[in-house]
Amino acid sequence: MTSATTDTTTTGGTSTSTGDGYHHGDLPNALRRAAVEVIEERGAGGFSLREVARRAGVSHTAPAHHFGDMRGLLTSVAEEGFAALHVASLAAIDGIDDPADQLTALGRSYVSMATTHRGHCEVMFRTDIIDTDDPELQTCGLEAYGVLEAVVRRMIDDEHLSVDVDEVTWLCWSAMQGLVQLAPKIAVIAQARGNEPPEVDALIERFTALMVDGIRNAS
Amino acid sequence: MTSATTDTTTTGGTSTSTGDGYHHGDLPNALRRAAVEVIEERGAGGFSLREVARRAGVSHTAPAHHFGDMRGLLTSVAEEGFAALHVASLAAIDGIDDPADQLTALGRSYVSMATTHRGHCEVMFRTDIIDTDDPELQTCGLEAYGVLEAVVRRMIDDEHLSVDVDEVTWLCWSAMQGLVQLAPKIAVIAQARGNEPPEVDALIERFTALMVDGIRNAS
DNA sequence: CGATGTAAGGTGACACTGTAAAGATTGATC
DNA sequence: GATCAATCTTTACAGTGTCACCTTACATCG
Repeated sequence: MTSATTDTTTTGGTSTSTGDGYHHGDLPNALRRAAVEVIEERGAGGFSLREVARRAGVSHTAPAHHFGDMRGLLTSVAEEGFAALHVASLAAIDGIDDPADQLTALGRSYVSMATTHRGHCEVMFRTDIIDTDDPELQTCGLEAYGVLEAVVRRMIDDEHLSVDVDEVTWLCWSAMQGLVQLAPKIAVIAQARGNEPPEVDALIERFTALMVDGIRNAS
Repeated sequence: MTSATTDTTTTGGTSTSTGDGYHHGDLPNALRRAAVEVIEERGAGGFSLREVARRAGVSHTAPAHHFGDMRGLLTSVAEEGFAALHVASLAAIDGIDDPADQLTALGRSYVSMATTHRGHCEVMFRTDIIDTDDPELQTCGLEAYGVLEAVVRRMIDDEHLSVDVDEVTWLCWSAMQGLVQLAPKIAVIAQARGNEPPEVDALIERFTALMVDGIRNAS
């Protein structure tokens, strides 16, 4: 259902091959882009399918022909988000040898995606507005997850540690995901005691350092 | 219908003085309760102020007189959630001496609140639909946070560890918050490789154990 | 070629939503 | 007993998602 034949995640320019007239050219991508824009401006709560159609310059029912449903469009956005995460993760560990350093790089990449792809991230884990059973979505999610898991597995193998791969992977993932969601609250807390909000990058480094120490010294 | 007389949280016990007729008696609490009900049924995305009013048995504009706004009602629900978290946290560590054990108990309590108070939790960190600047909300949040921070501080003091209190507190919090949000995905992943979804309680124990080991052996 | 089928997009309608303004009802206070 | 503030209702309006149906453009084949 979530279609688009040629999809390089946000096509370079606003090509619109057959731009004029009835046929838009690449409406699915244009709608995804507009959707992300709306979410980033008004939040997932203020999302509006009609506003998306308006920004794409089409009638308010046009999205239905490609995504069936508001849930369908948002699911497609989430899928695009996981694909982008997959790419970013691979790029993050590229050229780094030490798995522990790779872990830090992955964390940094993960958290930075929450700001560079804020619209996508605001939707990717919202089980109430996307279709979590969509097989393509699950595939994209698993692919992104695979990168983190491989790094963890390599670290455990290299250092002959006796911890469970899944548990460690999930811990690292949870800590980063939690940091993303809690960052605003953390800023409030720091501000409430007169401190300035902490640098996120520094926090990531400390988090992974603490976790790696824990993994290596697991009892 | 949904007009139970007594309400545990807030308001000592003005039990629906004028039950029938024009004045509801304790509409704010009834609305909060209905709101949580709706969110738990349809998710935060399917929330409807009119539906809430309907379930409380009042006209659709009645909520505005108490909460001003849909955002106001949801903010109040979030506030109630943080208050409940505060109470649950205090109860969780009661009778436990070892700070590390207290940490595990706090984690268990935190994650279990995500199911016992699912409606509240689905709203507490949604910066796009609640008013994060609300001073009462911030106060409630800080109070709940204080319990976790105190436990971490005591552990660090007791064992003369040389790690930053804030960093450790934020790590523990992030890991638990991430686990809450990622639990569905984790289940999908486990299921995708034929395993049965892991027990959450066991995960919490492993997470805290790994983190505590990391904190104690911080380099 | 022209006819025809199909994908892509548009119109109009319907029930539902949040919010604002103004009216109705109650209890309390002087 | 009159006034006032709180509480709730009625009415109205603009905006929303989705449905059934209509229009346009393109490609394919006789």
